[in-house]
Amino acid sequence: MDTELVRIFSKAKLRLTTPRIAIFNALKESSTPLSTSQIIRLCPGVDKVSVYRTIKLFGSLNIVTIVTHGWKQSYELSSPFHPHHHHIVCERCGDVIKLQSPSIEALIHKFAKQHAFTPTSHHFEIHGVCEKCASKQ
Amino acid sequence: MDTELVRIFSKAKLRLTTPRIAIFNALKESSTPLSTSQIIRLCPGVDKVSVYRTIKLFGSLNIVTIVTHGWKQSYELSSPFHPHHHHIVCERCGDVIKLQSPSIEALIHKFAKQHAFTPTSHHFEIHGVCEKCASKQ
DNA sequence: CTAGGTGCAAAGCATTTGCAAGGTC
DNA sequence: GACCTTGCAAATGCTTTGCACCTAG
Repeated sequence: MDTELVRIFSKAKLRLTTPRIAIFNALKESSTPLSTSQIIRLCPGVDKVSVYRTIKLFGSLNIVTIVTHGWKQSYELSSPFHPHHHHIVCERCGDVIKLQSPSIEALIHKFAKQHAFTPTSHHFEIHGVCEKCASKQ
Repeated sequence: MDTELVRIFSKAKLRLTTPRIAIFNALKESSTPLSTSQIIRLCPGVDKVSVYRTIKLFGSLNIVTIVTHGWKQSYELSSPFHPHHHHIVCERCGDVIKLQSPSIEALIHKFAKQHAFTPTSHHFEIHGVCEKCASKQ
């Protein structure tokens, strides 16, 4: 059991139930972000409705973040559980390359300062064609 | 009538019809990105179904791009029609600050080169609390 | 024990599909 | 005039809500 997760839940005075743990594990064990329908498929013991409710809850507790995959959205564990990173997504094969770069984070602080803005989160994603797909054609 | 739009449509051998023009104008006249339901409301003469079909078409023609607003998605005209930029979004009041910065574009090229990736588009967005809302509280 | 959480059913939206009628080039 | 597009209807799918029962703390 993830101690960080236990901490967040006890601090928020919320209950760490079987469905919530199952959804957390599904996200943890996945190497790519998951959509709601994928989570529903991966947690057969959990009701659809609980998946929606849990994802929303996880979002407000900053346990998951939203990832935009072209026209669809999906979810993945956020920084305490999964090192902070961004995505490079191939439009042809759907492959996701993870990207870690302090320069993006530095830019965000610069922009925030310019606009007297207090940042809480950010999204950054590059779409295009990967090396393999480009050479195939 | 936007000549660039005419060019794209005649080049693609597609028809520039009244509904398509109406949806284009709704996007053009809006200062913020629009969701599908907002577009439907703003184009009363156009059928719901045509809005969905047109947005999808505009997407594949690179006339619109997707913007992720927290948990919702919306659409706005892309670079030829609307200068390329990114968004800083306030979580409290929903205000959107537009951001233009060559440094982001430079970073993308650097990352793409590192991963032998051919970029076609990208998303970048900062969420947080704006100056006004921060001082209110 | 006792709130908070869950599952089920059903309502409420959003999106897609099929097809005849209409409008653009 | 040909053929792409549209609008309508209806099917399909996704998400939310209400409520009685259950379970973690």
